[in-house]
Amino acid sequence: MPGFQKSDTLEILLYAAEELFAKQGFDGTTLRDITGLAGVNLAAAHYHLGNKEALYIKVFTRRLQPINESRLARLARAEQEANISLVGMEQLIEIMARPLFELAADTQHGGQYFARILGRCLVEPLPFMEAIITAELQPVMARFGQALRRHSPQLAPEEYLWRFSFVIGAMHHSLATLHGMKVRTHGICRDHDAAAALQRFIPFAVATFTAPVKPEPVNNR
Amino acid sequence: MPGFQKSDTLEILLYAAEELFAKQGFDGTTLRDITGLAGVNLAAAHYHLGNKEALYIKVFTRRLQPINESRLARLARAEQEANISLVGMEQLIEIMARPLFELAADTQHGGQYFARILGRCLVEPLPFMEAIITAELQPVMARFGQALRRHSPQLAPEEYLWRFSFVIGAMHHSLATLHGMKVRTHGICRDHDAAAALQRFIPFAVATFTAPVKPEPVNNR
DNA sequence: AATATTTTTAAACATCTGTTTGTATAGTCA
DNA sequence: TGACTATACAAACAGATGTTTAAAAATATT
Repeated sequence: MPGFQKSDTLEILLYAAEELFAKQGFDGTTLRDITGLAGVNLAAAHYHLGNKEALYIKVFTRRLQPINESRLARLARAEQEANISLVGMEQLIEIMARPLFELAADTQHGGQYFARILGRCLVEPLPFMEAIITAELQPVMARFGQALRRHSPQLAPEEYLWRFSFVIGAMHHSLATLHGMKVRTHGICRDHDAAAALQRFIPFAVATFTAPVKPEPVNNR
Repeated sequence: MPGFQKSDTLEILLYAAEELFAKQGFDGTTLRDITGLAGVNLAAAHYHLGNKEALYIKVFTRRLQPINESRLARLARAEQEANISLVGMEQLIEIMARPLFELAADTQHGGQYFARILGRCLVEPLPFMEAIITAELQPVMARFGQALRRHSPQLAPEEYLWRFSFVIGAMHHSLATLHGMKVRTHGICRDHDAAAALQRFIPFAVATFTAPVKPEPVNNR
């Protein structure tokens, strides 16, 4: 956790909540867990945030909003630079994925935990988070979905959406389990290695969208 | 829920628990939720299962064990039939994936809920489930990982493992969110359509493993 | 039919949960 | 300095939670 100068209870609280929500989930984490880890009084959570759900939402949007702003800004700039031609597929995927992979690899400032929270949010539907997801995440994903679509006009809509679903699933699953990569691969792949993960993910995503519709028989050796 | 003949409290309990654990998670579901939905007495859960964790484990293994037995049996038979040559890549992926996709599409007997529980288990690490995952799931996945590896000797170990991770992530993420596919795609992709999902997933997985290591520049239209 | 065993039930238990309250403390500005 | 505001704190509250207990009911066995 980074060093705080004054008595910034709110910040300490958000970092502690982020870590525990990532590790234990919303329902598996109590406010006493959080305030205990943060070393602040139990009532501080309610004083600064109002209630537990508001704390979770704050933890979530605090990370996601800057990421999405950065993504949309970079996308807009890339489209401007590309003028009338299309922004390259690698670049689109890189713009979409890099901020998340870098955050997931950040073990110094707690960013790693947000990637896990995001992964949870997409699989476990917390009722009070639906509106947040719809408002904060879906428009950005739809934006990239449209941009990528222009590179794959040969794919039928259903085919394209399945592939998009696979790519997004692979990304979020990898992000959410990045911290266990080393153990899972017996030391071959490193934990929290954004550069390596991204270097593998971008060609993977490109290959997914550019694969032929009816693949020719696979080379069996 | 299927019809039960006698007073089979245990079965009713397992179906109710499966549905609620899938929708709300382990910590988000109370025993009173479960016994209430099942229409049985609260103490019945403890009488038949012992405690809440044992109930969750039972819900989990009840579905996973038959699936894994079927997978391993089909794999062994395919390898026998292939004799000294390799079992085809499509076939390997099909054997690994089909039982899960078919369960995820089963809206009649609650199978759809297990796919969501499995997706949760891979993202949110319930402490008491680690041993179960290690014992029940990892050996089977390692088995398929090895079999697929023989088709991709050109890939460096790290490269192969990243691709395997993407494929598994795409599969489990899609399985866990299959029930929302129709809404997410504005009606273009159907919910609970195992055949369609599998038909897209198998070529996707094959393309992932067969993509060149250094992809040539993408066709920008 | 009588006994033994299994299953169901209502009630209670101890603990934990999010939240609220009232008050003390620290900081700010006139 | 003195009044005012923002923050921190300990304590308590009401309700929920997993679990246990003991007795009733149902089922099986002799």
